[in-house]
Amino acid sequence: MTKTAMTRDPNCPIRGILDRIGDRWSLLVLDSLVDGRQRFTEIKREIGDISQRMLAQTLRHLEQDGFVSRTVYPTIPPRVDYELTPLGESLMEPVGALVEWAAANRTAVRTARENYVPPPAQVAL
Amino acid sequence: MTKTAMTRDPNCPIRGILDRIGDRWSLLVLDSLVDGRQRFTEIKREIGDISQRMLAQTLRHLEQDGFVSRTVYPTIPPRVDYELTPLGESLMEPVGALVEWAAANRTAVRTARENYVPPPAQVAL
DNA sequence: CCGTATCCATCCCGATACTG
DNA sequence: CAGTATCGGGATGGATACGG
Repeated sequence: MTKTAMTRDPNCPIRGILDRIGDRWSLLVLDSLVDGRQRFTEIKREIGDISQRMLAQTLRHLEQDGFVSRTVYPTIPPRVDYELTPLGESLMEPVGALVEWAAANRTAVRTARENYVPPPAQVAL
Repeated sequence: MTKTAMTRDPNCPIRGILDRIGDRWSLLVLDSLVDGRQRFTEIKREIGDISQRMLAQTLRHLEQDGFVSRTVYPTIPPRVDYELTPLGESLMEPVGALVEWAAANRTAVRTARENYVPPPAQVAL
């Protein structure tokens, strides 16, 4: 491959997108929506170790970016469904490729980490 | 696409990889190496707003994961070259696809962000 | 030139408590 | 059920100074 479209500009819109999905929970939440719409508690149960606070916050961000849509049913008790938008679905293609790469190469990375020896502070001349 | 290989396990090796490249600088550093080997100062100048401290730390992590190799020339002044390994080059394929997605869809995301209205705290029944 | 060490501000995120 | 409000510890990262 060749040089990507990233720039040094801290306001680079591409970095703005990668920063969002690069946080602790976004990919997990998106992944749990790949098989179809889910309600708040279902997502939370599936991920397991996410707090209510972070799930709500993550969903707001994904909604704001246009990756997820939110549907409220005014019932008692309330019910809220979340679902990937077409934009979100299209995002999951390259994301899926990256995750598959990580799965396929996890052994190589683990081996590299185990065998790594930090460089000496300075080179003897 | 279908469900990815991510798990809820916080020690999931796939998340271990994504967490690393999802930090503030790793992708930028990798990107500056796709065109060939570079020395420390060249990378720093190309990225611009990265501190010496964070560049050194990021390079250590990428080295530890096996994505980047480090070559020291025992000269005065010292010279250190960094280069993508085959593993690092292969990583840049899915990463590049993701970056290209971000570039192609940046307008859609920006529009979504601008038009977003946060949901009301509660639904009136 | 290529780092490391230290200090410090900030942000992220978990825990907890509370509400419609 | 589906959130919001608040607090606090830990991680992240910038600035600076220093060293081989």
